[in-house]
Amino acid sequence: MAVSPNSSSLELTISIQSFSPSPSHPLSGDHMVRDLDINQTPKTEEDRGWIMIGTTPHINEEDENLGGRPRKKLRLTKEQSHLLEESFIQNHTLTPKQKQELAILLKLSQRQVEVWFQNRRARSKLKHREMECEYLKRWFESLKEQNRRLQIEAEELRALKPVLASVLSICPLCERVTNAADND
DNA sequence: ACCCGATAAGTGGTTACCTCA
DNA sequence: TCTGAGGTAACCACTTATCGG
Repeated sequence: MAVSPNSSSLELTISIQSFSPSPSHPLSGDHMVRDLDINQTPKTEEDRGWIMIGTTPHINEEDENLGGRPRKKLRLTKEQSHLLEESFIQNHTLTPKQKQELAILLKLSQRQVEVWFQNRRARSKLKHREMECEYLKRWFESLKEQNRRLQIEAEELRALKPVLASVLSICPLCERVTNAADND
């Protein structure tokens, strides 16, 4: 992004990686065949791709909906993150087949791959908005500066008006310079 | 020990498609 | 054949919870 507030004309350029949904996005009308039970909960922690970090968490008796287990946070390995990132660069959304293949490749559940892509899309969108916000702020500042310069220029012209009027023959009605010969 | 940012995962709403009465 | 209801799957926005620095 580049802003040139000092020039008389605005020179603003912005280069943001566009966030465009895949053509296979369901909201774009191209629905895919749903032959996979994406939301099937893996039976074991290994199925879910969980990696326990730190000490074993204690079991909370109040945590009934997790079977008395506290929620565990998966930590993706560098390799997993790298591969997910690579595929995200190629496509911001996955077909069920791609999701399945990626899950197998990364030894994660399809749900986890899906969640990662959802969160990644959200992060991408947030970053995009932050850049847009920054761009608009800079634009606003450049417009303020341009406005300030134009006001100074107008002030100078106003100050010149009586001088010009004394030299030139100016029509008091339309404020146009008239030919002195016409007045005769 | 506490705080905070990053992020995995949960929740609820919306939309599109499919099936079936 | 058309149609409306119900179910399902996928998405997004927002939130919560966890973990590491």
